[in-house]
Amino acid sequence: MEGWVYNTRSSGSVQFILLRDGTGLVQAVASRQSLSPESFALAKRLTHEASIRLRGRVREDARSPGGVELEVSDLELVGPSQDYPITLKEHGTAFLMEHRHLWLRSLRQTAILRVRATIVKAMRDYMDSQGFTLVDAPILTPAAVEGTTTLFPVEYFNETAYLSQSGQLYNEATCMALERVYCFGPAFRAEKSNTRRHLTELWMMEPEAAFFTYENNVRLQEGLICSIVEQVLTHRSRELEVLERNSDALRKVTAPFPRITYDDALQLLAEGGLELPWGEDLGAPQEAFLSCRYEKPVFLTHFPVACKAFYMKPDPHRPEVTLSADLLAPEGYGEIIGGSERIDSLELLEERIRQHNLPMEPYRWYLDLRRFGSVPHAGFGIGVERTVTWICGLEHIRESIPFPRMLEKMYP
RNA sequence: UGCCUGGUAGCUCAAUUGGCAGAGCGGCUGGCUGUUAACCAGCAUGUUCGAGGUUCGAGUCCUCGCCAGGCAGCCA
Repeated sequence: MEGWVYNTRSSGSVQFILLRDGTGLVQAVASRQSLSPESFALAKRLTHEASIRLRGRVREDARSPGGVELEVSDLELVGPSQDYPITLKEHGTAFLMEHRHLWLRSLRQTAILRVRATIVKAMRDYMDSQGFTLVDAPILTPAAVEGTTTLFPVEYFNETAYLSQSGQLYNEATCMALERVYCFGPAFRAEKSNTRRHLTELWMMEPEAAFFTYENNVRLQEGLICSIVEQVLTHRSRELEVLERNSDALRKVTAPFPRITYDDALQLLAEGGLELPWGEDLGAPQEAFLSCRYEKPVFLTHFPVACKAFYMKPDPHRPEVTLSADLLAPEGYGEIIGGSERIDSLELLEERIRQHNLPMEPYRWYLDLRRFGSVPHAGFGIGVERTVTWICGLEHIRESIPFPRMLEKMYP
């Protein structure tokens, strides 16, 4: 076996080595009897996170954590490790973040990384199973789509390019080619948000489908979430245990999810003492209130036009609200998905761009999509990190991604 | 960006509220023939975030700054 020393314990002429490798932990036992004097001396000198190669016999032993152990017959030091900074005791967040590159080796962090990988695979598998084609959207984009303050500018030869905030507009183009598409990739937001739910670099999966209505869109979200939760429960129960995640709460996540309209939400909030005037967007306390109210994820639908992006289609029966559906994760985790049916009329889209004081020129290609065989279409974006945070039961989004990028924090 | 809390050994924290800066962990040395974040004995470790001020005396009080954490705002 090859791996790293997670911890050592000794008892005279028996040395216990907790060995960590890419699959987990196992106890190795090095005894004076069965090793050369040099190897035994080495076993006694081993430090936290030294890398070693060892040979031995696997046997059952009830005294070993996990019930199995490796009786070492040969031991070799691959790389030494002096004064490893992270101990098995408590550390503060700032210290751990400063040592994120090493913190990732811990049991808890590796469990999160595995759950994250399973979530990403579940997302892609589900979309593929529903006839969607993965189509990548560009990261470098030409224009400030919705004002420059939330975009990261980058030098692009003699002009300025911006890191993409979302692949959605491009998805609207590709879904007119392949009908059902999704993009999967990073998105960048230069917002000065300093909260436990915001990153400046995040990953999103964004489906977009031609001929999809509001209702199709909601159903797709529901199916996706159920599939993700099911895959994690099936394949990552051990990791959820390491994370001390209450998996009963996850087992309750079954379709259909409750839906509440914006109007109903205001009513519920008022009853809870969190009144909000019609037309105002929900704040963090309001979102948390609604998120805690249900055991399942809950859809918030039909938000006022003023709260939402310019491209969202108004409800034909009530033009002051949109055909939007956002999904709030339960247990206070809040929004993980934002989506809607999109405007398919050229005239209305032009009007909205003007109303939002956006320049028309950068949207020329986007408007073309309404000139050449425009169809009803809908889509959404799901934040990978927010989903991981919820499913793993994390307190802060920073643990949901290997190297989080947050307001003014870029090291390591 | 605002509000709240904090900054003391490598780490996590204490220091009788203004009177000798200390403990656990980690490290090092030694002991222990089955350890379970092992245990036992010993050793080393400080610009108390920075600048200024009050005071006989400041880790402790005051002012400013820096940094961190939490909350909120901002947020397709």
